[in-house]
Amino acid sequence: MRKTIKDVAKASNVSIATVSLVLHNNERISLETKRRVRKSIKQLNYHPSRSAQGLVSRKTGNIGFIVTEEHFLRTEPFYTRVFLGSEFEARENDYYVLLATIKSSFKKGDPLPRFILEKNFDGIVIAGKVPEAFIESLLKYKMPIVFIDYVPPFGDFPSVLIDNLRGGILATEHLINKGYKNIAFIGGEISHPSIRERLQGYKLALERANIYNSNGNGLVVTNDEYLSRQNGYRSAEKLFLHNKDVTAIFASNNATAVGVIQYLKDNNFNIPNDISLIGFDDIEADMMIDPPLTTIRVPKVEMGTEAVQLLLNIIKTKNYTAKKILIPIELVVRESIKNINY
Amino acid sequence: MRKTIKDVAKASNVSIATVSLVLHNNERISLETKRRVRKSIKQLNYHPSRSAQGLVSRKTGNIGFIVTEEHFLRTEPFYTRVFLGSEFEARENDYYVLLATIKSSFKKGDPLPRFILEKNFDGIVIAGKVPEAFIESLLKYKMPIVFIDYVPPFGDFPSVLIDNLRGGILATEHLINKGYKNIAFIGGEISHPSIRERLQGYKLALERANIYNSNGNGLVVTNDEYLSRQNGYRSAEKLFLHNKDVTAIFASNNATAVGVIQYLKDNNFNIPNDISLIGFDDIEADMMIDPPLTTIRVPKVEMGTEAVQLLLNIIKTKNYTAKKILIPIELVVRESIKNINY
DNA sequence: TATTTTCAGTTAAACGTTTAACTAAAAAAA
DNA sequence: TTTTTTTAGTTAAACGTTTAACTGAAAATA
Repeated sequence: MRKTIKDVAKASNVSIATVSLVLHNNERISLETKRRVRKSIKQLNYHPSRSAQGLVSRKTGNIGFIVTEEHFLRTEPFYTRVFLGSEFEARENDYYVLLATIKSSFKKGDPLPRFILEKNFDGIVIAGKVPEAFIESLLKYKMPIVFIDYVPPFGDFPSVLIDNLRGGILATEHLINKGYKNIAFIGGEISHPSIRERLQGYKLALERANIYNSNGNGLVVTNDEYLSRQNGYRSAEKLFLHNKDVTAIFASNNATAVGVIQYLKDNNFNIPNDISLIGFDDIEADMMIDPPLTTIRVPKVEMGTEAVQLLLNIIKTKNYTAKKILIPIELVVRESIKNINY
Repeated sequence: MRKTIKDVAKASNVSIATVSLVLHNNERISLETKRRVRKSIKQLNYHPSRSAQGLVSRKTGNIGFIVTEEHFLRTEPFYTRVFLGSEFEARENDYYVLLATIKSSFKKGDPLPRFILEKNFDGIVIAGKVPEAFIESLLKYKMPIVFIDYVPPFGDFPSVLIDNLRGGILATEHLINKGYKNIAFIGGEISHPSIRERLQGYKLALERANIYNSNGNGLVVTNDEYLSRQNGYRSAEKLFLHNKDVTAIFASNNATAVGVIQYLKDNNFNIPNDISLIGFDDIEADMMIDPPLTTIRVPKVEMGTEAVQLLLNIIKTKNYTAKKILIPIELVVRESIKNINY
């Protein structure tokens, strides 16, 4: 039979209310009693029933984690890492995470994940781009929502974002410092705000360094048609068609970078001797990537934990202001860039 | 304010017990009343409180899904697909899925996932190989467990498995049918039972076809040292060191196959003109795979749904017999094999 | 000293369901 | 007709917590 608060109360000679108060570390209970009760809790291996707690406190102890099926199944485990961070942080705070995927084709009227319909959650984390129709259906539930790596085009929500602008600057400046001027930008899905911000950073860094070749001469190639790797390959193709003098490339994410590398290899360019390359994301070390890629690291797990912290804070304080957290990125130097100064 | 069973009862002029009985489709309630109550439920958008249900019925409505961190983060979204299937099937049956990852370094005494400690689940699905110490810690909770793609070395549990033997036979026979005799087997982690079974199938098929070169002449290369892709590369290296006359390769999973392809390309073998290749798994169509790989498809999503069905069945019937389900595999013909008959 | 305040708890109601036991009315059997 | 059975519900207890309101004793204040 399951141990209940009554068993603990009996074992420590107090009322069940006292046990409950000890559980919540209420200051009205003396240290001595707390010690005694806690000892019984340990001895009996007692854990409060979520159902009973939920019933009376009107909190479920669940937070929802939502991501599109496509993102969840991506070969680079980006959002899975984010999830891992969230799950960890939730666990630390006695919460469960209910993971639900939605289709990126979600439209108005489509069924929402169960736990939402049943209002069986205290807050939601949404990772990555999701359909607007989904967010709209969600809003009527009036629950705290925190976005990760995405800002919906309407409304104003708390969110955890990558400092993409800073990343774009960092990557580009690194190439400039290594002596490059003819730096190309190859972007994946330019429709994603993150990629746009990285491009912004790229432009800004060039401007700051008084390098004015970034516009109008085809050094910036973006493409929405293909999936990331293929995109990199095709974009590189397009780039070199008209630009024989490119010496360095900033690929706006690493899946794209892999495509670029493939193109360069197929066309007998050596990295970094002929072309230097910097990526963005720091996805799994991949045997296929040769040479090891210099890149901007995005701390994925941390994004997940930050989002949950933010969410739990909103739940606790009921302060719904749309706080935004910019996660700092970091340059990781490997071997895909050659110093050509002097 | 949240809608409760009382609101529904009032709206349909019955007692709350009646509403509850309607909810469970009890035959004691007339069709007429059922209709009326259901209408009110719809109108009020009523959903029963999980907490209240859980409290009285001693069921949580949760099932746990456990996978090692390493498997969860693998670049091939194998177990994530399995999870998707489980989540879908659970949702269909009004269950939530609590996903928890554990370290593959889990040892006795390490903390278990929260929902287990708190007994907040009705059953557990374990996907992929997990540490034995973990299973042992789990056993004292005496909850239904279903394994996917893994059988622990002790005990006897219900499980959903890939028909690896059949798959190994199918793959090898396909190569034989296309005219090959010098067929090599390149296996990933031979320590995994699945790989061993595929190897068994390979040997069996060769025997059946009266091809007796499979033993002792280095056509079977297995290796546990590296990760899958690298493994494929190194194994191919090893294979061709002593076997110049290999004409076809059966790679025991597709990540390994990718490594093999890389080796073949680096050494100017053409696929399928010089070497034919068959894989196993049918992971994500990958632009990097050229030519498109003929392979054995493993229905991953289906494995997830089957496991949940099996689990829910055990929960409902309380029949704990260790039923095992072998998921049929399927040959997917693409372009990595050339017919060399006549 | 008498009164008030603080301390360290306890009592009891409430949360929203399920379900065994009960019941009143209608139908079937005697 | 009376008695029994069936139908279609209702009543009320129970599940395991939280927490506002209460209490009795000890400490502080007047």
